[in-house]
Amino acid sequence: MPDHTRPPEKRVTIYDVAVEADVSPSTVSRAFSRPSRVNSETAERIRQVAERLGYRTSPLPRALTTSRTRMIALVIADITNPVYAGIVRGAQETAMHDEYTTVLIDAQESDRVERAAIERTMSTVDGIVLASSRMSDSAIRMFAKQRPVVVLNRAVADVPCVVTDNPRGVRRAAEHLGELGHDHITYVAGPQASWPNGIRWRSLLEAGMELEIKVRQIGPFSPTIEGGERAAEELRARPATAVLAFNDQMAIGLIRGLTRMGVDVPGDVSIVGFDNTLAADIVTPGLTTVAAPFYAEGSAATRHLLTMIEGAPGHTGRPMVLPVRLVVRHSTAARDRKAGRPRPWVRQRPALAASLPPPSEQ
Amino acid sequence: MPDHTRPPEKRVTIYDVAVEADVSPSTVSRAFSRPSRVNSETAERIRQVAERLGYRTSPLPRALTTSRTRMIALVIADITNPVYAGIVRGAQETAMHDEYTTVLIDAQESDRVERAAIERTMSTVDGIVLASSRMSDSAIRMFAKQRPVVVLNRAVADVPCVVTDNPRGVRRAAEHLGELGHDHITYVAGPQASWPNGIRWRSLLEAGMELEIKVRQIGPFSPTIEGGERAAEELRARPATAVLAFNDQMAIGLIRGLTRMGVDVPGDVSIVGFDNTLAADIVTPGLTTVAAPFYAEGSAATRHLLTMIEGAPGHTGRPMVLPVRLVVRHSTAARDRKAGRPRPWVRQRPALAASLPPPSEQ
DNA sequence: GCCACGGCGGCAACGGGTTGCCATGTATTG
DNA sequence: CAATACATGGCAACCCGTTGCCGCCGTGGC
Repeated sequence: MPDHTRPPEKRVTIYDVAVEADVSPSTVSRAFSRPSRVNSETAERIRQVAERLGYRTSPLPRALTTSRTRMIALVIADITNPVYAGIVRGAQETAMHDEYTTVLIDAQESDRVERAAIERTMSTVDGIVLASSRMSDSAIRMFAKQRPVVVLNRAVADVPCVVTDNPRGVRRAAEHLGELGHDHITYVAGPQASWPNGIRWRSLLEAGMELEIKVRQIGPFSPTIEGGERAAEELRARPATAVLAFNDQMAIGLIRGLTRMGVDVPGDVSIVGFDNTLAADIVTPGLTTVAAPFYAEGSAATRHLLTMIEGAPGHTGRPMVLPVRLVVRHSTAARDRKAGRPRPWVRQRPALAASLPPPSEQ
Repeated sequence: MPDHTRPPEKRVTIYDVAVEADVSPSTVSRAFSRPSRVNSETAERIRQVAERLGYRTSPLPRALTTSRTRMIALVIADITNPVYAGIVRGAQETAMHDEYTTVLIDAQESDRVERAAIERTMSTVDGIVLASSRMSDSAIRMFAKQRPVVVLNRAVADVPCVVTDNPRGVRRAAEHLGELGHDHITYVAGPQASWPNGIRWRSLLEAGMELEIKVRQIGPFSPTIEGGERAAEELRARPATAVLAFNDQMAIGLIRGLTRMGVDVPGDVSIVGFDNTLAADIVTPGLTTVAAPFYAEGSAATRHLLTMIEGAPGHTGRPMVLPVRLVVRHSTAARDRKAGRPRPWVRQRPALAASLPPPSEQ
């Protein structure tokens, strides 16, 4: 080994390379940012010197003049919600493919935190993807005036949006339940403020009309397992044979709550969730649910944002809509016409229920 | 409203504020970065003008001179693994508290991707948290020479590390199984290259010695539900009454696989997982597992990194160790002394097994 | 042989804060 | 009252890559 033993004390700059390659700093700069502008032999020599010295062009000073950092921000409502894993990865990979870096901001379900974080980050990024933003439409529009913004899972006028096909997902769920003989669906609502919650309920109303299925709503509940368990208690008062839950977490809570009180899923009650998170496949019985294309959501939103950053107008007309599909597992079954008459195993339940876990650690 | 109707055309700079407040740019700069260095009345006036003009100091040019961006990178092995949600949030909140921004990098389980992403990001961040890095020790040390680095969930000589108390977690699991009458524990190994996998097995060897429990290892398997299902098949050849799995995912796969072949958990086999992910509480039966303090991991690693960035030496002696605890649910039970003699419900299983979900979507 | 043109490289200004150093004015001290 | 110390603000250089513009030189056209 030569005298490379000690790592370079200071960062290597274009000036160091310039001296070593016997050209001016501007030529070094051009060798990297506009290779066509410099003689190919010179460029090659410069590249070799740079390699030898370990030079890497730094995005910071570059951003000073170009005002492009090649970073984008991805804001998500709650990182503990598994829903976002796919979105993040989709965004990340798309950004990385175009040599953009992703800054992740977890809004912790707080409109205040979200806002503060964005304000601190905005000047450093070239654009922002807002996934399930908790901010007001007007706040979002304000940010959108200063930087390219794409909104995910929500429709905001005058801002480019990407959403999943909620109406179609609800429709498919309703059809599925209808085919199983259910003529009444109860919607277990999530947070009032959630945009998807609103559109899912409205879509169910509409689907109910067309399919001649009666619908009603209970809630709102917190979009968590606990929220679902609470909903289960409320269902006790006014039983249902078919339930569509706002999301998988709540659906799982429903299964738990109902099972604990001796109600069989899907024998007595069919349950459909929303999202197709990993947990939907783990719970017993496996949860029938409307699958959202998380990866595609993150990817599409990011791609759209990148084209806007490159100068495209960013169409603010109708939101881009991504397809969903119904994943049928084992939480839905044909309606039991003799519902109400306890079947043998129902009597066994109380004993089993007693052995079920207490309100759960974690 | 005054004439604020149009948003400012260009970014507001200290120069704009300086003109408006009738001071020099340097004074404006100091009013924000060294308030003690300027008369408090002047500072207040500057602050008000800045507020009125909507000025925000930009980290980019600041970084040019200070070489501090107030950004840190958090590198995780696989964002789809729920284990990282807590870590990310812990890191994020700690960083945010000190007004640092977090750049998330998902290595997608690839040492190559990880490396490339870090190289592109390194010059932009003040430090790096490597959570479950897939890179070689020497690669990590190389990065650690250029920027402050804290490694999470892995011990690397000469680099500050934060790990969980794997030996103690394994020990508690072994004790628990021992108390239930098990005198033999099978370890279902995860990826050979995983640092925690190695230490968990060694810890089990040690605990087995002290507690007079025999241990053996099968695997390695992929650290996923599928991996666990495969392990279940292998267990058929050489049955066990107590199993410690590398992580929750594998433990869940084991439960599934065993249940499907008519083996009762925990009646015939007790299973303990590692991590206490949300899924451990959702699966049936609830999974007994060693809980890791994810949030604390992310938080501790980040806090350590921040003190290093502020100039602290970063103790590279023994890794910082975080406590774990055993969460007992329903996948472990007293050993059935008459194991091998089928009990009534075992005969029922085949029918039930047939109705179980196929190899699972998702 | 003269002019036009294109290729290539350098000069210098720029972007937006930061900071060492100095100048001024005021307060403190002997 | 002179001398010194301190508080405060300005000047100008600096961080490092980018880019408009100009100049030099070689080539080709007429």
